[in-house]
Amino acid sequence: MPPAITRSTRETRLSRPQRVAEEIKDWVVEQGLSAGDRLPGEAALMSRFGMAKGTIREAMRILEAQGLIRTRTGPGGGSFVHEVSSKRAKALLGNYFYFKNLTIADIYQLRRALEPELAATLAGKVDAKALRALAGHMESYAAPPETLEEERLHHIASLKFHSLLAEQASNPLLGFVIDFMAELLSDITVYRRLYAPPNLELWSAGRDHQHRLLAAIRDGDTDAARAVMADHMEVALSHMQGQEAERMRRFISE
Amino acid sequence: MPPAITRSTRETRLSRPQRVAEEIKDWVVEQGLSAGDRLPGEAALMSRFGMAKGTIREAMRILEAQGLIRTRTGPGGGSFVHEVSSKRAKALLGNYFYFKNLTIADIYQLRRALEPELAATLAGKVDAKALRALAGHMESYAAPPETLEEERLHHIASLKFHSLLAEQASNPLLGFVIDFMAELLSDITVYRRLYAPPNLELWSAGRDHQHRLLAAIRDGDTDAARAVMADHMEVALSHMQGQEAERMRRFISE
DNA sequence: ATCTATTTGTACGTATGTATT
DNA sequence: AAATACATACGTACAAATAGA
Repeated sequence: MPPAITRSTRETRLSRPQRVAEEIKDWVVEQGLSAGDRLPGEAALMSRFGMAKGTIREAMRILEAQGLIRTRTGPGGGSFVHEVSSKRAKALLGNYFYFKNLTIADIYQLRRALEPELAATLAGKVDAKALRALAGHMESYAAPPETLEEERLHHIASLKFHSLLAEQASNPLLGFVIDFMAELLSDITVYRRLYAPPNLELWSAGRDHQHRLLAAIRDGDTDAARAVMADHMEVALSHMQGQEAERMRRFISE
Repeated sequence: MPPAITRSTRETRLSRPQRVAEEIKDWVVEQGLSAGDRLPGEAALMSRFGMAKGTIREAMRILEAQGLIRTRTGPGGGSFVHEVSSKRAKALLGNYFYFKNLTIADIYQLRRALEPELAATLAGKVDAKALRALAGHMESYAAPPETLEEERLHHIASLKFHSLLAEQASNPLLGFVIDFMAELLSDITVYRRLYAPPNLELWSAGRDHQHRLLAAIRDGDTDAARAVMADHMEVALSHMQGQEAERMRRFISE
């Protein structure tokens, strides 16, 4: 059975380029095209829809903005179905939350629930190569932070650790949400002064957690992985909780 | 302090309309414009960027596709900053997962972790009017399902119940994720045959859960709300688990 | 390395549509 | 009802990029 398509009661209030974009989308699904497949060229679309070049091009820009196609010039060029990248999806979703005034506490409410779950499902499922990469990444913040700037860099790297873990998730939804949150927090750290002054105790507790986490994952110890990550979240939360209700605004696109 | 902007190493490989779109975005942030504020008209942008109408229009279509602006014709018309709607955000994110072959189990892994959390934070925080609306919504599936079709409708309505709950969340991130998942599941139910044959036991268990949940929320009983929702997730999961590893594909936009 | 063919990208002038006053 | 102010759409001409001979 061909994939599902949903269209919210095909509103007639759409502009022409928007309608064209929708129709092309439908067509792609009907044809069962997938990533890499080629779409008709501008000329073909112009005659198929009976519309001028500019109109067709606006439609293509819509699809491109959604990350659904890529376009190349030259012979053999044209527009191609493109798998929406996680980067693009995160950017688009970030625009939504730009208007939402998320707080640190909001993000941590989900992290506390999801990160331990991820850790548990990862136990025994991460290959040696990825484990080495994770351990290698930890090297970048192996030395205790001495300055505010170092603390900031460590914090970002530590969040990156979670993104790398998320990449290993076999559940794409879980991986995406966790990765997205890590980026949100990373943005805060970059654009606001949302990292505490160097605190050796927290730093060593955090590293200890990550070490134990990798060990538990390597050994396939589901319960330990979950527990360590749960502890880690509590520490991280208390780390940030000084900044109560700090708000974030984010406005990106790819 | 003005909001944060991120741009991934401003790639020079962007086409003109894309660059224009990015610059307009930056400009909006710099100016501190917010929803409803007006952008310069086409003519003004043409002269500011030294580009032709078509190029500017393609840029606007990009911003529009991302849900960041709305455009109206007529006098006093033009383009206006627009808060990205949750509907649009869900559609854009849905496109990402279209390529990801999510399974029911993937979605339930997050639901089991997040729905009880939502229930807990809602306890005592939902006003009487919203509670009445939720109870009213439950009426739409008060009668036991007798046919496959009724079972399907009930299932969708039951998922809608969770979306309505999610709307009440004070945590926008939690609310969004839960709502998004409810829609994903609803799509499956609509486009595939992913609902079990009528099962009175499950139906009454589900309704019982939802009733007790509303009561716990009304009474501000955090623990009970969490526990009931946790039970409810287990039942719902077992309800769907017959359809092991069923995959979903979704491809929508607004 | 150069040319050539193909296909998208940009520019501009004009005409039409639409909503406000 | 008419005038106005704006976006929308069209058609054409030319520029730029890329692959292949």
